[in-house]
Amino acid sequence: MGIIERKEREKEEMRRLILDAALRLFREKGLDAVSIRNIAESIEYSPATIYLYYKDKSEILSALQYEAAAVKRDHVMPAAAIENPWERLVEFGRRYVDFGMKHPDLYDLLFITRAPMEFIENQQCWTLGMAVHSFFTETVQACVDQRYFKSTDTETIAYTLWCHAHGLVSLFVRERMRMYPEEKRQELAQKSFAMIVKMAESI
Amino acid sequence: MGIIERKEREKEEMRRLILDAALRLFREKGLDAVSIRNIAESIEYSPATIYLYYKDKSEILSALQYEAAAVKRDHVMPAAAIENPWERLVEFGRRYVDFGMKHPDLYDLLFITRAPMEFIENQQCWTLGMAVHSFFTETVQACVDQRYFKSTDTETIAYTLWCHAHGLVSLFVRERMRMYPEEKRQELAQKSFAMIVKMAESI
Amino acid sequence: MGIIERKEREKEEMRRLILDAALRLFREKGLDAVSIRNIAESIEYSPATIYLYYKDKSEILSALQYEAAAVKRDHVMPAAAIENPWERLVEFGRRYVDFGMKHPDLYDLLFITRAPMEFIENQQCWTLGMAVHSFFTETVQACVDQRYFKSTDTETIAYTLWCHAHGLVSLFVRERMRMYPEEKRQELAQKSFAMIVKMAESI
Amino acid sequence: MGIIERKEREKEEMRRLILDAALRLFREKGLDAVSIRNIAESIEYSPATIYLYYKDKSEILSALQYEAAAVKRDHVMPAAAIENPWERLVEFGRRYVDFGMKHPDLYDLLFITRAPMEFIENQQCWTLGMAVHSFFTETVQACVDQRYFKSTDTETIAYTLWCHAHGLVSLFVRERMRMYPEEKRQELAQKSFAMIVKMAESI
DNA sequence: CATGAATGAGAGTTCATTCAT
DNA sequence: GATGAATGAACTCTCATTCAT
Repeated sequence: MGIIERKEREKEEMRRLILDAALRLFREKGLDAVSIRNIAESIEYSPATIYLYYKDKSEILSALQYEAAAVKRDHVMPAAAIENPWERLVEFGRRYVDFGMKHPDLYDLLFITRAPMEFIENQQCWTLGMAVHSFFTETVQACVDQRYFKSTDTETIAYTLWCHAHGLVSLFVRERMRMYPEEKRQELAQKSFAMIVKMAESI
Repeated sequence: MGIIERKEREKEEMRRLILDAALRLFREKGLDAVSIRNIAESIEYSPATIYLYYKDKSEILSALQYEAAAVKRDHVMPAAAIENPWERLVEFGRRYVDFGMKHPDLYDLLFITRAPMEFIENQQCWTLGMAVHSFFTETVQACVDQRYFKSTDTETIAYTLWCHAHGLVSLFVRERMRMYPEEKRQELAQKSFAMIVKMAESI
Repeated sequence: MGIIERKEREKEEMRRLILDAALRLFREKGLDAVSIRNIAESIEYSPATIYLYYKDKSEILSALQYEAAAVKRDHVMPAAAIENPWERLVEFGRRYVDFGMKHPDLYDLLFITRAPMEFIENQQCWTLGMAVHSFFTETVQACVDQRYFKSTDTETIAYTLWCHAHGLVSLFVRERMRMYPEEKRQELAQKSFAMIVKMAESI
Repeated sequence: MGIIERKEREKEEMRRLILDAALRLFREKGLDAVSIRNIAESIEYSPATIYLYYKDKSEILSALQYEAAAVKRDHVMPAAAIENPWERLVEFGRRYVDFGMKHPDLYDLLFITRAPMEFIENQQCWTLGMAVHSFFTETVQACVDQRYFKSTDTETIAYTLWCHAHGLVSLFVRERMRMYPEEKRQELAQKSFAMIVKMAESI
């Protein structure tokens, strides 16, 4: 069984290798550059080898999405350590936006890329994403419970805040801020974040 | 002379036919499916024929974007008729969101699709889009002038509102609302719109 | 019949128009650029119109070749005015080379371009070319008759001189003189012409 | 190890197969007929397969040219064994012409075909060609040194002889000898070669 | 007389994928 | 376990040519 385990481990390592290559390609040259050939070439294996570890291209993309979801979770979840729900919420938001700014490619993959049907099938990824999302809504709920908002419509509050954050990041990621000079974009995003926080206090 | 006009009209109709086919393909199968061949096949012409009406593929994409921008303008600009700036702003927002909900494909093309270089070149489209955007910011400015907000940071206010609206629509368009049951999504969007309006009053 | 004549003349003018356009394209951008479409575009007629005046593309190329042959004849034949056969021969050679240098494109068409079978059919062109060629061989014959050469093998003498001249021009036309600096090529050609003349005196 | 060698050999064979097909197409139907698709069809492989052995079309053309240059060198260089420079020069010329007559397609590729940019880039081919050319000019120089000519203008002498040989071959290759009956052409070429040799003695 | 409209054929190239070894 | 070899299908684009009007 030692042998089986070793094999298992080696298999896992190879999957990692492939995934890292895919991720690198995706980051550096965009989704279109993530081709089996390119991956194979960049890890110096033959294209056929890839198929020993992943059924097809879409399975790789799924894995990539899972990867992105994990990175996002790690980036965002430290907020959970904060006890005060309002501060926790604000920190969560800040971290969410920060993740999007720092990893526009991963954010894209998670929240913008038109998923080629795998998203639904990709149970793992979905579960992971939902966990974070639940944490978010529960934090809002906690704020509601502790009367940080006048409104008690937790769902709508959470959704509204998400809309803003997502809009903020995705205008950035998909380069729809060209009417603002490059150097002002970051600043504007920060100001807007501050503003939505302010606004939230009066929901 | 009648003949020339007829020819002209027929040419225009053919361009429409091509554009509609392209749009349909984009809507149904995404940008990658918008190939000259697919378009040709779907309108039952030969690929070469397409080139009689559009110089190359990017010209089609440009036309598509311009189309989208025009439809959006027509959808949104009736708000301009309203005199009171605050009401005008709200109506504008409502129409913006409504446009996105009714024409997710066009919205996608304008604000989400990673533009393959055409967007910048496509001066017309950019100009058109900027005109609408200016109307939006000027309306915000009018609200600021008339003390509808405590804040006087017009730019940030406008941007924040846009973020929310864009987030709202694009989560919808790119199907990131699967955690909410289908039939609730529209309602949630409406509630959120109402909420941001409320929140805006206390900026 | 005045009408018929006019029609005839107009037809001829149109053929000229087409031919000139073809020639211009050929000169400026090479044989590959001589496409029916390009010709049509450059004279602002439709491609279909071309076919009213020329059966197909190869007929145009034939006409072009005839054209080239005529220009060549006009360039070269003034030598005929010289009475002394040896001087006439030298002048003919000089003019032949000069034609090639001044009209590399036409020379190419006449003596290098792989004729797509039309050359043989193109009786006119052939006849014209033969007339000039005959003038050349007759001049050599005259030199032989008047003992300008020791050898009496007129055919070989003529052919040998032609080989040199053709080699000279065609190395130039097809850019096989890259081992010589650009500015020296013309000079080298002239020196070589002088040398062959010298050499010819001792045939 | 044997396996690697075998693979290597098979790969080389395939490259040969492709090259031969390309050459055949070039010979039989001209440069324009040398398309990836034609090559593929003629060796009964799919077009995509070609790309496993050659990066792109221009690489094939380069290989073709290099091939031609190598064959030419092998055909011509045995002359180097002759010690007496004049005899060496004559033998070189004879072999040059002989190469052109026996391999009109290769000669065409090297000295007539309008090189589509590859020639310059194709350093190897250029180097190889230059080596042979240098051998030629050095032989002429040796003749000059040993007073085989009255003239001491090595460059012009070499160039003049080349012009004749090139003219001789290329009139033949591009079929501009139609005014001479087929069966006389070879003979005429030989006579002309003999004549230029004679003439050279009196340069 | 002229042409607008159309097309089949063909160009170079890339991709995901399969399969025998 | 790994891969070399191969391919069918797809891509954008250009061309000579035809034909009804």
